[in-house]
Amino acid sequence: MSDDDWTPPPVLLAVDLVIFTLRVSALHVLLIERGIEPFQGLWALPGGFLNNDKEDVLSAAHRELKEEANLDASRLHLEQLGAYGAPDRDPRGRVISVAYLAIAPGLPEPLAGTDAARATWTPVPDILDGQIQLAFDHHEIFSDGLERARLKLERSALATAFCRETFTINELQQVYEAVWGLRLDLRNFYRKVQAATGFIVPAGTERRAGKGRPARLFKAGDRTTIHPPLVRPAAATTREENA
Amino acid sequence: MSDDDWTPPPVLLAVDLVIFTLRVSALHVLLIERGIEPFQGLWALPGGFLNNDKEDVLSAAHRELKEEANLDASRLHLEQLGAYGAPDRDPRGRVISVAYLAIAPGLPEPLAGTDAARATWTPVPDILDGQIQLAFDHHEIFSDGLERARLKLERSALATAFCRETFTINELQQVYEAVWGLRLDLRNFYRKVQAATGFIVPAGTERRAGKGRPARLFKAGDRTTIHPPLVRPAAATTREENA
DNA sequence: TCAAAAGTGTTGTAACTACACCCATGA
DNA sequence: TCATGGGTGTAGTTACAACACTTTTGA
Repeated sequence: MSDDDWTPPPVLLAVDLVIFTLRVSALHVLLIERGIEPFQGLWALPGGFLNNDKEDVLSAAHRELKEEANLDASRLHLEQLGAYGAPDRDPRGRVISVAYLAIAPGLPEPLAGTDAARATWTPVPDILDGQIQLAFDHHEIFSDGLERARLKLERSALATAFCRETFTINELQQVYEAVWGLRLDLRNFYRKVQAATGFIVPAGTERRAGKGRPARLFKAGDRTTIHPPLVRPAAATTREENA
Repeated sequence: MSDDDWTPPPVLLAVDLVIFTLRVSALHVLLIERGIEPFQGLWALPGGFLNNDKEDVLSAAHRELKEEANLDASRLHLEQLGAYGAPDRDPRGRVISVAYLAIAPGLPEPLAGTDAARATWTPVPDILDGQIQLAFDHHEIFSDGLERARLKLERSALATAFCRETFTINELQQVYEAVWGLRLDLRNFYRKVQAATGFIVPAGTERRAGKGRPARLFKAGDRTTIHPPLVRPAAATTREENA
């Protein structure tokens, strides 16, 4: 670092969150409707400024997660996406945003009791179609978050973060299908996911869902990386280019 | 974002660079010896503060690249690693650093004419062995940069950024061996690298290097992602755990 | 006993590892 | 003609996609 007498210019630091969840087998992201300028009326990712100059950036992400989505750190994946620092990204001044990717299990009523009443789970395809305009550079942050999630499903146990304590293999497959945006062969999926040692372990019990044979229940294993990886078929990228 | 009357605390924004290159077939990273406190006498990654509040963060990375390593943007890979924002990471105050990963081809005299006379290309194994202490949280940033480079060699054409305009397949293999820290079978490497369409294209000419049959020269192709990927053998992680 | 959902077996193929082998050059 | 580095051929194996098939439940 330079060590002159010259003083570097201060900037404001914000944290933005790309929070994904699965609702009725479809991928959703949490968006907040902006009540004031700039970008009033548009949708934005949840986030906020650093509380004080002693607050850790990761702690600020956890705090916003609690304030805006009523989500606790337990049973939840949180990782940094990167910093977004174009000089004109916020018309109010020089704001650098550190973006985080969060994955939450589907919740019955995700926003009850939250003071962020304007928060809404939004289907990801609606954003990819261009139906929904995002404020600031949040479309870029959202896209980066989606791509990161898609990549990490291949080699990490991230998918279990979308599920509750116990889950069936079919529920896990729905995670992959929703995030990757394509259909998978359930029979091959069964074997691949069980061949990846430490990814999921049997919970011993079963779940009956009305019709058909009951499904075995599993819980997340202790491994965070899985081998062999669940490689995303080439069709995924093709479909992405059409969108 | 919160929109109260309350004003968020300003922070200082720095940029740090993990610059890798290959020198005599070994992976090196650029380090600077700190002349003043804090951490005087220790080694640190090159970097510096934002010049003014209109400077783009990526532009600041390019500027530091020029100032500290005399490297231009052409024929050079530069990507963001992420933000490092622990409250106590810099004893002088609240500094958030945005780290970048840069890959440069091996240069004959990389630092001639630079005002950063204390800059030195340091062998990566020396840092992994713990022989060299880094200032601030720069060891963490360095490790993240190395892991990112190792990962990206598998599925992207990043390796060509270590090479000059034209290169032999053997030179390209030395890149993989140096970054991954292991030996590869040259015969299988030849075919894998040529089977990945668009990764490298023949330059038409040959290079004679004293003894033996002359090697065909190649240049970087137009594809940034390669298929099938060059998967890193499992031995890589095993060896990493020993280090 | 039929529909529906869960789960298993099999076959052909792509891509890999490991290794033997041939080619072109300078000394 | 030999050492040296460049490059190709082949066999056994792993991991996979694409299917047909069996099992267990509720109605």
